[in-house]
Amino acid sequence: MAQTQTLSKNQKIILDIIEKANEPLKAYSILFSVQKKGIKAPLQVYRALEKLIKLGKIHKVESRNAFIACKSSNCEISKATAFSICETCEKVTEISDQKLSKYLKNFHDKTGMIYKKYNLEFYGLCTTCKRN
Amino acid sequence: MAQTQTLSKNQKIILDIIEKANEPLKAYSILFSVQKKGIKAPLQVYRALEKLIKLGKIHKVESRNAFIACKSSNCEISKATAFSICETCEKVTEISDQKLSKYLKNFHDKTGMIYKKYNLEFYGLCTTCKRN
DNA sequence: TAACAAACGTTACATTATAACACTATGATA
DNA sequence: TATCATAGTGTTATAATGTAACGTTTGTTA
Repeated sequence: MAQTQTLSKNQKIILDIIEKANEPLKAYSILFSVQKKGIKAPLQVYRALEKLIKLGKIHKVESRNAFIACKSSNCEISKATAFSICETCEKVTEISDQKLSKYLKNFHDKTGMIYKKYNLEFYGLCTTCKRN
Repeated sequence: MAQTQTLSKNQKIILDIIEKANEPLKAYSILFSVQKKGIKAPLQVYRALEKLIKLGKIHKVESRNAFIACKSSNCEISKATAFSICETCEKVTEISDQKLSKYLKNFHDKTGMIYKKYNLEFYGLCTTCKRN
């Protein structure tokens, strides 16, 4: 049985903030909001982020340099991520689509390269911004 | 007939360097190598990069903060990009796979969001590194 | 309890990217 | 040909993002 990984103090604090946010957070905005809890330096934030990513608790939205909580409950380790990003309001949503992820996991290029992970980001207009 | 966009002096210099490199280049390494040609400031580089991206001449590899020349000759405007990235040697290759791009262009999520662009990055082991 | 790994705290620094301002070149058009 | 709009240039300064290096502390396990 897979042991539920216990998080350290800093990791808990930072995961908590990211989970409560309904938008991706930037590292330095996280830093700012945890300074009252004794986390003073960027490295403390980045180290926790790195661990949380490895555990699949959060993902990095590469094109935005921002961090978002993982929504798919059983995402123990993060190897396959897909997001939709509204270019107007910057809303980011994790896409969980079985067909899409199956398609991408099975994708192989012509060179024979072994794929271990992927990250897909769609950019466009969300339904709210579409109307305006 | 689509007029071939004429590039400005700085844009030509920077595109030239990126095209001749067989790897993605970082903005500041570009800056360093064009300083003898009179381009002294980061902004001069970033402005040219921005324009070249808009024209589809180059792409940004988001997870690496690096820039690579577009290989698909008819890529006038860059809306759909896919790369494979070797996590060992950092070799980056643009993937041009008709089926993949067709699949992704036609992909729609449940929310009804309009997708204008996407960027897909696969991470893994290239054939060379696989052997070692 | 010794040994090890993981996490912590801190200072300093490296890297990546943009703001703001003034100026120049170019082509369209009235 | 004046003048207008647009794109590009050059410069200084600074913002934002991310790491190196060091030593200490904490927790696990043999």
